[in-house]
Amino acid sequence: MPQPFHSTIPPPAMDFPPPLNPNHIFINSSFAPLSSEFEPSDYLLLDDASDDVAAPVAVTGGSSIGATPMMNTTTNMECKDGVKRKKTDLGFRVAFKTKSDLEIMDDGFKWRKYGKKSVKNSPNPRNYYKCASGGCNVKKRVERDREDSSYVITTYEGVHNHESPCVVYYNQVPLMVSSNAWTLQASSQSSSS
DNA sequence: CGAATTTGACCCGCGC
DNA sequence: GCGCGGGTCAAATTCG
Repeated sequence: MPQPFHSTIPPPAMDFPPPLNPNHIFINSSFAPLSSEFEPSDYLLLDDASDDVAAPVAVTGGSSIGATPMMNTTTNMECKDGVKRKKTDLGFRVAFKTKSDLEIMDDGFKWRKYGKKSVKNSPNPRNYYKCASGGCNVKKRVERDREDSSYVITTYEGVHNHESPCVVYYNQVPLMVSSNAWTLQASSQSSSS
């Protein structure tokens, strides 16, 4: 799968994950909710779409997005061979619901797929990705909305400890996102390789 | 040939 | 205690 680098992820040590795709959005503002950007009716809760995620996701006619990061507590968990893991010690978890034909969002980071699972309440499989950058434990889950498969639910978990590989490019391209024109679009590949 | 993806198995938490 | 569902691992396979 190609890894087109073209996005406008803000540079500095991402202290907030939503590396969105992006063409082009980045919800930053110190994690401030987008309530001032969207109509209340544009929100919905992913309370059941992705387990404990309760991040409000803004969905506006077509391809807009938004989200509110959630702090999560840590839960120790021990896996096979006694390897200790943390259930949610990655920091933040943010869910985005995006209207797109494509499931793979080009968010400027390089992801490695490590799992795929069909979920009980959804006819669509859920894909699991890890940030391919060494030492970075950010994960993301991608699945189609079970009620409207034209929407893709992307859940980021954790905080990148490195900059987006597209920062350089970012510096060369004028930001085309106005305060009220957030648009998210999938990478322009029409079909997977 | 190396890297990335696929996919079945395994493990754990939770509800009954 | 058991079964179900979700998340991760890792060997096999595919791709560049």
